[in-house]
Amino acid sequence: MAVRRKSLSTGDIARYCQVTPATVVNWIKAGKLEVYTTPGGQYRMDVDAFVEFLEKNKFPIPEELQPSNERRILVVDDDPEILELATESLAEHMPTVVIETSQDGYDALLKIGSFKPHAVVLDLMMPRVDGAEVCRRLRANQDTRNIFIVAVSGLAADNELVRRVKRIGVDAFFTKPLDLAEVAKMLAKLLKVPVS
Amino acid sequence: MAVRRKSLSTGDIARYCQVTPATVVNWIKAGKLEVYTTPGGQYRMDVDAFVEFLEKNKFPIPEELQPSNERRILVVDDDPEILELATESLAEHMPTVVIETSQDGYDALLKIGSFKPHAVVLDLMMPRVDGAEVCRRLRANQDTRNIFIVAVSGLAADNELVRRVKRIGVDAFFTKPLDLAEVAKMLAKLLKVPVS
DNA sequence: GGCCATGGACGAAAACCTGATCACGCCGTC
DNA sequence: GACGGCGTGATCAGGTTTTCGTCCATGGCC
Repeated sequence: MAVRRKSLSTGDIARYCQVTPATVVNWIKAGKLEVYTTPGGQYRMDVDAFVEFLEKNKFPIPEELQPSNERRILVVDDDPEILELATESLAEHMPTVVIETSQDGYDALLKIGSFKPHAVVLDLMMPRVDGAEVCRRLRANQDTRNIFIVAVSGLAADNELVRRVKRIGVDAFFTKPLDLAEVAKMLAKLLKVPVS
Repeated sequence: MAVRRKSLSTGDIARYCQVTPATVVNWIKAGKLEVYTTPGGQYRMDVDAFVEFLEKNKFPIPEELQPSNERRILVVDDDPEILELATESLAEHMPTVVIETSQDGYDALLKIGSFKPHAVVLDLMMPRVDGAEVCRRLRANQDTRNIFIVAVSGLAADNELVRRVKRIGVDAFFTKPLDLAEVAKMLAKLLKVPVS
């Protein structure tokens, strides 16, 4: 999974620029890179500053550092095991995507606000929170209405809750047990992200 | 600075510096960080000392630690009339703060995530959402733990819900009908904002 | 009082910094 | 055209810093 990192070490920079770490250190000492140092004396560079540097030098900018290309997915399920499995599987199928998880509805709402995912994989059966209501909310709110919703439920397809959710209009619906490869395929299609 | 917390643990520092907690312990043992210890042997660092340390090492200073004048308040109540009255009154008493409103818990959680208020005025009686649970969440979550919570309820002070909320530890508690001048005064005090 | 997420200690492994040395291309001079 | 100076980047060794994984203690919450 593409990790959301805000600072880079010389090794990271070296890999991105296809040079050796020592060369990066040279650049730093020559004042060509704007870095700070840890108390231990290691260099760290801000990702934004690095991207700026790349642009100035006409370097190709790696996919995962381009903020505009970044795709974020939030996975919500109260079962930590499913959460882990799903995260791993999605990360494997879509290596460039940033994935976050929530174990309950309250946390999910907070994270949707701050993480601003492009897609949410939402287990409708959350303790104390109405999954359908969350869907309705997301669709009603200006800032969240474009988030793709992939609903997940262990209930039969003709259940009342499920029908409510479908009426609200989610982008995809899956029943448990999940076929994670299928979920990943659907997400990739929705987000227009290459599958691997 | 609107930080509730006056001291940081190694984990907090680690997160801010994008480093593992063990590394922070290294710095401490090397005398690079000015810390004190709890009787149990855990390290604590003063926020001000930490900010000073960051500045000295040219570290990027996280937004919530940066001294800034902008203060944001989110007011949550399901009664639109109260919402309007409160907003007007608060705006009048504290002209410099930015005020947002939510009419229900779902929206409130979303807004807390995106608006990142410094303080929340929270009506505990929200339809379909457990006000106490929201408080607990905010306190439990790293990113929201420092938000000041001003709880509001129409219930008597010895009500079960109210007691639960107080046990969680909100920063202030008011009963309806609200004395808005008092609420504003409390918020101003918490946020260290001048009252007018 | 008990539970559980968080924090600390410790050893091993990985990553990193320093400084010195070498290879290569560029440029001006002989 | 040959030569040496210069700048940039690669390579290597040795010591330091950071990370990782594990296990146990602490502290906040019920």
